[in-house]
Amino acid sequence: MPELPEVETIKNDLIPYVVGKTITNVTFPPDPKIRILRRFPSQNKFITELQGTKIKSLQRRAKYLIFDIQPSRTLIMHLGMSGQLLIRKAGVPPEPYLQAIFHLENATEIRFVDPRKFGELFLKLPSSKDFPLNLSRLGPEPLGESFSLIYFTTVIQKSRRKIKTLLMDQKAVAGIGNIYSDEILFRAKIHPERIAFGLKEREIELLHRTIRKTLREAIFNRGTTASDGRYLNGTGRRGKFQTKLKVYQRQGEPCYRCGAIIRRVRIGGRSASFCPQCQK
DNA sequence: AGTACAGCCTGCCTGC
DNA sequence: TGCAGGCAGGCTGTAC
Repeated sequence: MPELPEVETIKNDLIPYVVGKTITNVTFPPDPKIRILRRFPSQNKFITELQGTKIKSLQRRAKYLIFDIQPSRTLIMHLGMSGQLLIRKAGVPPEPYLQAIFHLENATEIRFVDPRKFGELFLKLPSSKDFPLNLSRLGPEPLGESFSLIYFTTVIQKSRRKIKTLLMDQKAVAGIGNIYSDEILFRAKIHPERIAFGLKEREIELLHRTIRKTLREAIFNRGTTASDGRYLNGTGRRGKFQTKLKVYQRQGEPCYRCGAIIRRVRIGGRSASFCPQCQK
């Protein structure tokens, strides 16, 4: 499940291969039910609007990848739960679940692979009205300056939701999903079902610091490839942060810190793993 | 307005 | 053995 650290890693891997390159063509498999484009008028228009354009820059915002295209277009990708972006030379046999290929100059391809089809592609044109994606609604980047302790304290103190749910709310703070919310809360020793506004100031301060520290460490380790093996970075390799996971997918196993059995509950329709002894 | 939740999707695992 | 059912969780839309 690509979250902020995984998308950041993919972005960094892709940049040397794609920035400054011309998109010569875009192709899709002959599947009429392709969903990644369901928000765009037509597949053909998507293709013709990109042919011959150039990728000026590649950025990440939350879990989105944003390709700034010349002339005046923005190509936005979301990998959903199971999406991968792989750099391949033309002629390499297609991967299973290949959903789209962006052909670049020099016989290089960006391949969008996605078994579960939660991934999406967006193309913003100068004429786009009512664009279905509003990135400005996203909350601050947790590693950016706007994610201040004052901001975070304000958000927490006015929310009656469980803290795990709040951490995963992209409007509160952008880029955190199920894996990192579990890991952050364990590291901050906070129970995932605590109501946000009940957190003490020192807990909020610790949580704020732990969010940044955990995400930085995960980026340094090039993301988490969980047991499903689905996340691969832009060069097709696995991440390393899975070896540092303390609670995610460890239910029934002993806590590394205190030996208590890691528990799992459902919070907001999602599984949450935590140590019932360490996390209060 | 803030919050909760169903639904989309499909490979994999469990239990009968 | 085979199959049904549950689970995984990104996000949006809808309802309370």
